[in-house]
Amino acid sequence: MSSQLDDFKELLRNSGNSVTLPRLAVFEVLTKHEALSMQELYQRLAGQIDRATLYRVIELFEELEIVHRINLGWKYKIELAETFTGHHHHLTCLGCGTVVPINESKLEDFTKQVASEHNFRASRHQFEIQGYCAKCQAKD
Amino acid sequence: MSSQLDDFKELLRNSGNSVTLPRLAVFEVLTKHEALSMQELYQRLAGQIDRATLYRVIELFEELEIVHRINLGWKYKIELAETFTGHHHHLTCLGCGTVVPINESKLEDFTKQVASEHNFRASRHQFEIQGYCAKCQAKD
DNA sequence: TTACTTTTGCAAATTTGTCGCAATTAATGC
DNA sequence: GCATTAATTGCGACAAATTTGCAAAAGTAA
Repeated sequence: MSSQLDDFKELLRNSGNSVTLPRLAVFEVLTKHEALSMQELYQRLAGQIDRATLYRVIELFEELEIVHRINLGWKYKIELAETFTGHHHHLTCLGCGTVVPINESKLEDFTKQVASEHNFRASRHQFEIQGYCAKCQAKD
Repeated sequence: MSSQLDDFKELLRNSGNSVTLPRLAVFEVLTKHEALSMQELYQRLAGQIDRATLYRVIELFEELEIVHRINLGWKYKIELAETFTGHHHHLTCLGCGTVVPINESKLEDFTKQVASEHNFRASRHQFEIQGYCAKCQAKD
């Protein structure tokens, strides 16, 4: 049986990349959290790796589709990609910041259809709903 | 009959904000373009206003929902909000940055349904497709 | 026009993301 | 294991993007 960690290492090796300490560290932090900003990620790594390295690692992880960026207004956060988490879209609470993953396969077909109507080749899509969770609604 | 410009001025006044030259200038530029980055916006304003002011104006416009940001991977662009343009989503080209608005009412119902399933009160949603436009596909 | 409040421009500080390069670490063949 | 080779890292310097304090200028209301 193969663990997520093994899948990750294999993915690196198969693409001609080394399995290094910084890469393992970043991956480990990501498996423990829903979605993190660069800031948060850097802080969680607590001096284990350099900031420039973090950016380079995330850049590589994106190419290999190990992670994705999700956008929240000005900012973005990093999270593990579908291969590792199995979901795609999000409901985010404007009150407390909670991110709830949602899985909506209907959107896949929808995306393809819209893209082809405009002669685009869609390589990714993003669907985000922002609002207030039950708890935050209760506070009002 | 009220113009977009009048609506805009009223919106500012009703919220206790002044109608100033910089604000008018930014609004005018935005009415003339689909979606602009801060860079582009600043350049279009050609020295009419300071960079810091631009950021402050955009911040205010966002609060008043005069504009919103649309996300393109790492980056974002500014565009007039639904009140002024009619609610829409986007197809963005990862090659050249072109933004094509799409209007998909199906998503409204969809959003409501998903939100209620999770006991969320949805206040806004965002649907973005990223890919390559016909021109950029041809370049490969 | 005056008196009062808000907004702006400027300059400086932060924050965020990049780059080149020498030192270090991982992978490979023995 | 050990040496060789290639990939990766950390560091310091940059560059770009965004924020802040404050005095001067512009907008508002009477």
